[in-house]
Amino acid sequence: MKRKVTLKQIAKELDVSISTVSKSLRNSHEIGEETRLKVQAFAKLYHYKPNNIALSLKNRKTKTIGIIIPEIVHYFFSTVINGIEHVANENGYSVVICLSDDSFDKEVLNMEMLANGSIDGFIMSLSKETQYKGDFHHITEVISQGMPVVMFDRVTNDILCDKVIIDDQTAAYEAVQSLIDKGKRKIALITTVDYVSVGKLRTDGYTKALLDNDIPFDENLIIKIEDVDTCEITISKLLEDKAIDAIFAVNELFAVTIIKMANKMGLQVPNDLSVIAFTDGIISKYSTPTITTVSQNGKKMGAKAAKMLIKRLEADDYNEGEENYVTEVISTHLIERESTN
Amino acid sequence: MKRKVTLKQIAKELDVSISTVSKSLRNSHEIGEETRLKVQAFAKLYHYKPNNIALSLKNRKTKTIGIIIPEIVHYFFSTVINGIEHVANENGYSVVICLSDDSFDKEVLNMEMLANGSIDGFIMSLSKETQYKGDFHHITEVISQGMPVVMFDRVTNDILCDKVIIDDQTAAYEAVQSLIDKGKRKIALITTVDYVSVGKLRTDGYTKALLDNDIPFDENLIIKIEDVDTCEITISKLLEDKAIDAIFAVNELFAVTIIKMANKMGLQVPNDLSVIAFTDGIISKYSTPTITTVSQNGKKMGAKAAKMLIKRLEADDYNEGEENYVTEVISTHLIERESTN
DNA sequence: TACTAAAACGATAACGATTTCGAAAATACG
DNA sequence: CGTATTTTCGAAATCGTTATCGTTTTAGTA
Repeated sequence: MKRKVTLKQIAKELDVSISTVSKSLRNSHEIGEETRLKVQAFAKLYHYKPNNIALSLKNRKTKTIGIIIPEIVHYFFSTVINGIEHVANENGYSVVICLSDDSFDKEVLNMEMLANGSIDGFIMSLSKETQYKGDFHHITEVISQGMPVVMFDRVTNDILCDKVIIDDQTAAYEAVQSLIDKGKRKIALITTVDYVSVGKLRTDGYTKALLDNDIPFDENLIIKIEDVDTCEITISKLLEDKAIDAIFAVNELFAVTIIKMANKMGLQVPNDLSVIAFTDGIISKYSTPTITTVSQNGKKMGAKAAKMLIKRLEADDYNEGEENYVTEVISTHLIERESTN
Repeated sequence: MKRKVTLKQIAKELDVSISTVSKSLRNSHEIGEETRLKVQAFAKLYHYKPNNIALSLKNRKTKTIGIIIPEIVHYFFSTVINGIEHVANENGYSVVICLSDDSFDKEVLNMEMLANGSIDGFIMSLSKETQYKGDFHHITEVISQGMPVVMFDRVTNDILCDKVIIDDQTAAYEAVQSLIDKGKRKIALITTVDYVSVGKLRTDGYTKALLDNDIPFDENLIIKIEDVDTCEITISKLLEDKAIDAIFAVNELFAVTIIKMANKMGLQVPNDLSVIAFTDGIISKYSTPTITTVSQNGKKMGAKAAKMLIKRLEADDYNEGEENYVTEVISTHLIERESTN
């Protein structure tokens, strides 16, 4: 068990000073060729690699990005992480991940933990509870200390920082419009509770599409679901209205449940009922029938967020305080599959 | 933009020494009550939090765990991370994640990057390419430097370290046995290429179950698939053999594809064909019909791995070198759903 | 020869914290 | 009042690096 070799040990072994070793390894012209090569050979032999922690302390930057997300067992979030990780690595950064479990307290705790020097900047998506409470002091505090934050997907207007979102409202609008174009007139909406920002925006898009097409807005056609696991009854109750010819769901778990319930009630998708969903997952592609979706491209979102953060991190070195925050909108597109016709 | 406050600044402001501040904040009895309270009040006012990097350097431990996995957009791996993260957090550790993208080079690069002081220990699952090449020098090197490694799921016998696995062979055996118990006689196997360790073990379990039940082993019933996206033809070719009454798939993507192909060919699951699968995912639960699976419980696996690693990390302080590596086997269980009868 | 200019290397401070040890002040005690 | 004993605090080392600035040695020049 040989511990990692340090500059000091190399210096001692070769009977030179620590500075000489350091400079040799960085190929400084200050050091004569002979000693330089000798040191480099020795270092290579013993697999010397500079200690990252010491470098971080010295440079006051860690070259790591902190990610805080509500949960990771979630296709969308893992694709986002994937996108972040790749861009980060390309630029010499690593990522550390913390999960808030959709809990405000854990989100705060994790941020405080990482903010104490462990990372250079944050990429985050708000927990449900944080959105519900509307308490963002932990984020403003971090920002005021000069640590850049990029928010994605679940964002808030109450915080000034870089953001990456999809245009939920427009995307929802277009999805509903596509249903209308196919001749559907009675379109239901299955969505989440209002305080989840994306849920609200998608609802707005749905409403707007109806209005623009002079389709009467019927409140009874909007179902707000709190918990996925207990939504079956609610949905089947909705499906008793046989006049409904299409359903727009804000995520794919809702969609797949709708299809399952419809099947049980003798309705056939897409002939009796068209289903279209926002997707943050993989299920739509493999379900029977496959589901028409508005795709979110989490990887692109993560990549964009990482680029924005890194850009700001590198810029920070030169000009501080010049804050012109931008909000990037990632485009979505409709993937037509078997659940609509 | 107020930068983070340090001990030095507090010391200067209060006109005491750095040591006094440090001791006061750690509630040392060496410091008089008056100054102690004064310092504490000041520190609280300015939200002082010790710098993690400095602590890591001083203590020669970072309180973070490095995770290296092939990919993250994968239900199984994200559940494992979930399990790791929770146990880690409970014990005051954070996690940093690197993805190998199933590439040997990236795996090596990431390990070297993290091994230079950034983390205290590794939890990892081998990339396909690494398993294929059988080159583990990067791992032995890390271990020989005294950094503990826990491997999970995709492991190798060539490395001595703690491991967490499921008993793939037994689990596969039991799954196939359950099919036989239901009267199935001609059971096909859809698996991966051999160098993926789990694929091989599951194949062995399948074979053993057949032998133990005096069912003739037919090589033509075993299909090895390299790439999920191009497996449809291979599978439908297999299904032309109408005598096949059950299929055992080593993952759920294969299973859902089988069902889809079967449907297309007029076969009904489970009446004409039973399907059972190992699951590392969420699809089985939402597919129609829902799929009977051998569940892997990634969260439990991750939690176990994290516990093992942390135990070794904390033990390392006292007794070095006492290496009695263990391999934990996580139990699996069969979840009966609609795809078998 | 004497002085200057490179060339080669080393000592030291710094990053932000903890901790050991020693010093000063305050108190106790004979 | 002088000595012993606490109490209270500060200096300095340390973790592993890098960077600034000297210092020494060598070579070059007048």
